[in-house]
Amino acid sequence: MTTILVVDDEPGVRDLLQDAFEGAGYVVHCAANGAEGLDQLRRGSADLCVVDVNMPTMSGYEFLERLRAHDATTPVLLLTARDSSDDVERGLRGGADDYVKKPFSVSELLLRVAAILRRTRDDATGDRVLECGVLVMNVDRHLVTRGSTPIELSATEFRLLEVLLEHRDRVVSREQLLRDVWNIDFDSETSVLDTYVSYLRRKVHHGEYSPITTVRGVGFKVVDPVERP
Amino acid sequence: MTTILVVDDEPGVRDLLQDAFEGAGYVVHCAANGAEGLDQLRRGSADLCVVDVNMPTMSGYEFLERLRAHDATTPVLLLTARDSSDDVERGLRGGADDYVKKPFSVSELLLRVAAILRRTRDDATGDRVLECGVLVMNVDRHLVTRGSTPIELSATEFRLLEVLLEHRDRVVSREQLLRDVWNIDFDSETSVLDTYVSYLRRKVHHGEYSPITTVRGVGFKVVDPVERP
DNA sequence: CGTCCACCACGAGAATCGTCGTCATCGTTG
DNA sequence: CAACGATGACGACGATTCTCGTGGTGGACG
Repeated sequence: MTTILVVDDEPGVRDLLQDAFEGAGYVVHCAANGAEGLDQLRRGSADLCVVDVNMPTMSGYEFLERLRAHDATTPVLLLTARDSSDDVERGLRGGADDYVKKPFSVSELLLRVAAILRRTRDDATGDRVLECGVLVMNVDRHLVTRGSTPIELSATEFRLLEVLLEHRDRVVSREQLLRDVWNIDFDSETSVLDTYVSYLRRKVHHGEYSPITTVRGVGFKVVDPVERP
Repeated sequence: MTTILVVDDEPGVRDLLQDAFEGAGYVVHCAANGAEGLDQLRRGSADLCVVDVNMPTMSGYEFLERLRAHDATTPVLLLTARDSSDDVERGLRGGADDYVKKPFSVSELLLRVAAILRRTRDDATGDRVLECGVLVMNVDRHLVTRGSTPIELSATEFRLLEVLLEHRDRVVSREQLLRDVWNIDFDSETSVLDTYVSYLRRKVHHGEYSPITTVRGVGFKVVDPVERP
């Protein structure tokens, strides 16, 4: 279970963030100031810290400095003031992983949090990686795995999966897939797309995991069945 | 910097709201009555107004009327009494964007404020999203939900709903719908539009929520019904 | 009242999709 | 060289869903 530590002196913001993160399935711990936050981290680690920059007794920077003194890896997302590019620069230089400027939308924050968590699992090598739940595609290495199972794909199958995963959760029209994978720009009656979607499904789908979804009359999309909103 | 104007005669509520909004990173201006609120808006616009309905010298409705006389776009969230469906109806008809019933929780208010502000901006994910009350259409993901209930639509139903939602609260003529959804540019006697409106109503309408409205002799529109389900 | 317009049940035909069998081409191996 | 396996793509076929025209009915309106 992914744990998020929220460090902010404003109770309203803390409550707002706690509601939002718990709604998204994370375990949330709150701290009203930096010292309390560091204390909680000593008692038990977090997968991500969301930290307000502007706090009265210990600023977000100071928190970050002290954390980085003995922990180089726990990701930190800073909440900064709107017109503070100085804040941003200082924070990123100090080892923050991302920032969101106030006022923020909850959905943006959740997406950035999810992106950070995903990135910290894959960023070690710098490879281009596309994912959908347990399906992982390392584009640079031309490797596809579902969980720990490697999946062998032909070149065309690989290209098709890549386009679908680049648009993960979104519908890709038949026209776009024919254009991007087969370089077919004209109205075509070909059934090759259906054939290759069928090949991909045969190799990728397994048990309950069936992410390649048809939108009838429109196109196809990949969606993690577990995460479906 | 997002600015919120709070208009309420009670100092305690004003202070509470000011604290909460400032805690969430907004700039807050307060007015003790409608006249002062309008005066402040003349001096400098706000991104959102939070207005109490029950004020002694100028009610929230009157404030809204006067605002709407020269400003059709600034979002207004009304604070209403608990058992006042008349308040709600009158307010929404007068051009309010949302309402919260007293007593309210701060976190709910912040979420509604964030939702209104998000609606008036580009969505953080870049997804194209259209809404009408509890009906949400993510065009990129080809997802439609009413509250938390997913609604399955065929390709043609989806296109029809999309056109209607693009013109939310406004009448779309039959001619335009036939053109935009079915690519019919000529005078046609077809009844396919009526058939599809019927399909959409069957899937979208639920209990009191029936947003798809006929304008006899003209066309159709989607409007958030007054009563929330 | 009559007329017009909207609504919707129903059914037929068309469209769409998924899979399979097949063939052509290419690269590798013995 | 021939044989073999992998790959790419076409088209047939069956299952399912969608689309839309028809016709009956009810409501709105003058």
